[in-house]
Amino acid sequence: MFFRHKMYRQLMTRLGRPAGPAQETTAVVLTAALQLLLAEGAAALTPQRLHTATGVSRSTIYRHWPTPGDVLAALIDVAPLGPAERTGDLAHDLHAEVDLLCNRLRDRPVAAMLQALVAAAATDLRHRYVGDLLAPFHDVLTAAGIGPADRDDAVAAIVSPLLVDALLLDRPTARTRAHRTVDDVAARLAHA
Amino acid sequence: MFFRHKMYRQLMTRLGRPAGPAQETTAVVLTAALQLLLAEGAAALTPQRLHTATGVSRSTIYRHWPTPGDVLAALIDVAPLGPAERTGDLAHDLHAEVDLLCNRLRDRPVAAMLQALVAAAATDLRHRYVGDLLAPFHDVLTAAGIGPADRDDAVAAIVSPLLVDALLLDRPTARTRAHRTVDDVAARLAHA
DNA sequence: TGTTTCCAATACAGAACGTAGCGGTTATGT
DNA sequence: ACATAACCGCTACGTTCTGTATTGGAAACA
Repeated sequence: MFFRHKMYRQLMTRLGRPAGPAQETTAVVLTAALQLLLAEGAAALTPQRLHTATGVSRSTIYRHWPTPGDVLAALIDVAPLGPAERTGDLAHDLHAEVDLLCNRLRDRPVAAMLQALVAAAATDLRHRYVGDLLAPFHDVLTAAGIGPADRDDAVAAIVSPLLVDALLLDRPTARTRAHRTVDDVAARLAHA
Repeated sequence: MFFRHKMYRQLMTRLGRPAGPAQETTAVVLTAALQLLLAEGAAALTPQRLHTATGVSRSTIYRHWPTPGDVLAALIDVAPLGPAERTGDLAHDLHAEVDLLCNRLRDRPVAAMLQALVAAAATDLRHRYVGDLLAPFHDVLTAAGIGPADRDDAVAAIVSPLLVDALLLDRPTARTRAHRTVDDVAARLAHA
């Protein structure tokens, strides 16, 4: 709330510490944006709300993120989606990725981001984000030598129920079901 | 645009036809609401937009649908989701339901409604709608004597990829994949 | 020292919000 | 035929948010 007020800057100056550059402002605003997103959804990511929540001037908000979509894009950039560790075993790696995805969906930041991207009608941004979310699964299957068509089917079969749970039904992710699906998929791919 | 203007009402009066009661107003507004929803998403369902789109007075809009969520709810009520015909054969009925759902998602009214429900954070309304969407599949499986746990799994496996395609990836529904999934599910349930 | 970068503060016109009240018309019922 | 209720259009009002522009101050850099 007070990070960027005149009082704060004067205080910082007197203490000899430099008032932060652009970096600090973006950090303050984006953390508040994430909290707003989690608490109230994408509709809360407006210049006014960000201003009252952070104390950062409204003009500054407009300068850096002219549209709410820009805020979403910035949020995506600062919260990367790293893959899980790889062992080389197809089934094991898929199970690991499923666990990782389930955790992300359960803790709600990723789920909230998905809901926001659906709401914001930011089509290409949404496609990129979903692509990043599915990429680890594609990578694992590609490394196992699975062809593109089978790969898409397998990824969809494994991930789709999890996404539907998080996005439409707001219920805890169906972990065990996902793992069962992984076993089915792995078995089918092994037989082929 | 002119349905409800004074001119129109005077015209209707002179022609001897009664200016319509509540029924006509709701019809005019809700059809415009559907068009707005399809064209610009849930964010367009505001009192102002509905007013300028229909000519119906802004106060009337507020009277009937105080919040945009009420407009969505009304839209759901006037566009029921009937099931497909039943033959009694499990696989056949599932295929029929998949075709029906694919058509609905391809023609975008249902997909747009889902996106709107995600955007509007109208949780219970969304759950009801998704439930109605999945109900035919549950019915078919119940009629075939499938237990609740297997039923949920089967429905999720069949429907989730379709919903993800329509909701997140904005791509034509994966019909053939869905039918393949139905065959897999039917085979698995038959063996058990 | 001068320049550039970053930000706060203010002002402004425009749009949408939500509420309220008035008046006129149609439908209903005694 | 007459009173009542139900609907709806219209206007007005204060508030909030929007998007843009401008000014001035403080820090960083050369």
